[in-house]
Amino acid sequence: MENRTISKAVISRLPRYYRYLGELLELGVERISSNELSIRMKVTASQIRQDLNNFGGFGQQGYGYNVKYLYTEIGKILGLDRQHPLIIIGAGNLGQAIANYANFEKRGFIIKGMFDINPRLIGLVIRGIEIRGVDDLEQFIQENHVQMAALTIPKTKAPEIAERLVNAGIKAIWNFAHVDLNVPEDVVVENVHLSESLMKLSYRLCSMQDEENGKE
Amino acid sequence: MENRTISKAVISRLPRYYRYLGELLELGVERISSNELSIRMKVTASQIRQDLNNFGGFGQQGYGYNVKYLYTEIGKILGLDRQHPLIIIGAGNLGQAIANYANFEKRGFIIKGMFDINPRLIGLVIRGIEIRGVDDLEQFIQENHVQMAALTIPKTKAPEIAERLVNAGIKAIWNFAHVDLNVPEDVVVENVHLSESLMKLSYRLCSMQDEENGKE
DNA sequence: TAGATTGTTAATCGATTAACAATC
DNA sequence: TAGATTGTTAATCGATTAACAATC
Repeated sequence: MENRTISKAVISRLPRYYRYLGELLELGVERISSNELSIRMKVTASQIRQDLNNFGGFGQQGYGYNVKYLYTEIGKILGLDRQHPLIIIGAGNLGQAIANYANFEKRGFIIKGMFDINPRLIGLVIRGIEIRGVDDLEQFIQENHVQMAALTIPKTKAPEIAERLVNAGIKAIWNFAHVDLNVPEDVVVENVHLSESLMKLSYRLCSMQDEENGKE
Repeated sequence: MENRTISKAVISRLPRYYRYLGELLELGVERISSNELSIRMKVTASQIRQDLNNFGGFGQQGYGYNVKYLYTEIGKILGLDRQHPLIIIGAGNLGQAIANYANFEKRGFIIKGMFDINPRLIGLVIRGIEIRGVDDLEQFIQENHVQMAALTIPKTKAPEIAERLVNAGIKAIWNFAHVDLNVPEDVVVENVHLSESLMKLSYRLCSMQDEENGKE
């Protein structure tokens, strides 16, 4: 029971490894060395080997890594071999975008339900999923053993809904609201703050241009 | 012209400072110390002072930081005092979600046009913005002096469209496609890989639960 | 066996935190 | 002036890269 925690930096690189290995698999590539992969991914081979060895020795000296095996193993590490019943709170464009993205289902993220407060949306059906009112939230979560929720509602409502989700047993929140949620320590939150992402882009654009103009 | 580059870690924290300062401003708070802010934001006061001093001395000993002044200055650093004409390629749910998010306009990101290949979408009007066919892309970019583009199209089409954008003069791409784009070094790309974000959430949920069950 | 490439240790680099003199 | 708090230097911590022995 050695509680070796993996650093956040490593974890955030795993999905990208997974994506590249998936592409190699589709191309029919059987094996790959850390060096080849490092060239494709524009990272160092050292980092790849170091990252993977946090989880075990997936490679073989003189051979490299078996693409299919490594792909599967990283999938397991990421929990993609399990099923994750998911609900979406907020059935606006963003919520619908998520509901319509079929690849999530392929990875085990099964959208069980959608919720909204807007009466005009309630009752609509998106990809076979009926939009419900938020009154039914707690009951639905318990009946369907849902642990994951995507929060695609305005920031004003988000903290209140998040608390209800947590009380109803949700253990993972995918938060798109522009606010930091306070949750108990056994609940995980992954933020997607789009406006912050856009501001970063803006910063980089501006500093690139300032540089070209010889400023600073 | 001392080419002091600011680290990515610092830049990625700036929008969050900006958000908190905006909230304080709305609450009518006039000044704040790095210590108070550090408690609210759950970071160290040292980090706040260190981060801000990359850009200049915005505070005053014995007083702290003037909220309004600091908010404005960080806004300038992020380029939010300028106007950024923006186009959206891909008028599906995700593209529409971005188009409908009014706050972007407040921050200087002006949506000039939307584009799609789907003939059923072309001609539709979203928040006063007409959806155009991608044939008009190059001409539109040049006529409207657009430098920024959000790419909300499937990964298969993304590299090709990205190349067209770059050739037409786009300097910043907000990429939602699940693919890494290759662009010249004077073009900046900010990725929003939603599936990778969801996988990170899944990893953290699983490792939290494994921990509780006494595994590893 | 010889060559290739991993797993892993050691060295380097960068980022965060602590401490405190400067100063409002 | 005394107290508060910054700006900034120094110390620590962690992450990345380099190097190489182990081994397929």
